[in-house]
Amino acid sequence: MAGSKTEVPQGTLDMLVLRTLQHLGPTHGWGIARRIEQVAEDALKMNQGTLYPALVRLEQRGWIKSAWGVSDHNRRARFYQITARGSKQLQVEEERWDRIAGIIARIRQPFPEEGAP
Amino acid sequence: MAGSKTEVPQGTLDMLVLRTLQHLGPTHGWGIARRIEQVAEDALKMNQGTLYPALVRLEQRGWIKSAWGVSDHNRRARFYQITARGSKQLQVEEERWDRIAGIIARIRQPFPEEGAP
DNA sequence: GATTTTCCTGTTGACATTCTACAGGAGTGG
DNA sequence: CCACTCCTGTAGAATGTCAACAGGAAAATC
Repeated sequence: MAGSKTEVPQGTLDMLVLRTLQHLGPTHGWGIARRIEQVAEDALKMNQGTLYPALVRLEQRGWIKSAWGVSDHNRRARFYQITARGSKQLQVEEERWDRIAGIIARIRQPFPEEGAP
Repeated sequence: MAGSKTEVPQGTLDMLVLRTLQHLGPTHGWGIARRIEQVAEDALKMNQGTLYPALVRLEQRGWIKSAWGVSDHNRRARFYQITARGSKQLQVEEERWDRIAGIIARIRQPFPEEGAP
């Protein structure tokens, strides 16, 4: 029972993918997943059923674009690349993340100086 | 159209509420919202339509308990209090948060030493 | 050359959570 | 009385994640 809340908070995956593409350049879905899991070591598993729809979403919004190609292992693969709009979006989402993270950090502390009169 | 992604990533609100109650002790919904907004300054708005259902959820799971009382302004209010199970849950969620935040921070850096041969 | 493994792309249906917008009651102050 | 603040909710829609399933083509193994 109990079990399994979401691993990745909603809205976070986009940021992860965009940032990964920003670093790696054109990469296929499988490669993105491998990359993220590698950086996360064992702390995160990527679901294909989450990643691929996310890639479709991102492309529909114009944040990434794709082209068929051939992978290092000589297999048909769809390579994704971040667009200019995607870079902007990445920036927006990272700022949002920092904002939320900042709030959470502050909430965690008992009492930030409130009035400071 | 477009508009309005979620302000608070899914699963984060619980953590915020639990942590706030942990600090403040028995507090009513309105007070929780005020407190969080205050700490967040202008960076986050709490929706009542999100908060109240969340409080119901948290109580159903035994993480908080409630009792009717009277507020500072002499109004009927439901005071929520974190339970022992709630404290445990808070710890779980904060660890999860730290884990995710760590991964994101690492992803953001271009290349952590990978193979180091 | 047949079988297994690895690589790579998807789809479907269930589920949880948040958002917007609405509705109302009970004190307080003018 | 009338408006305003305080305080508690509900309904419906939208979004995104998860688990599980399905398949094809190159490479490695036997």
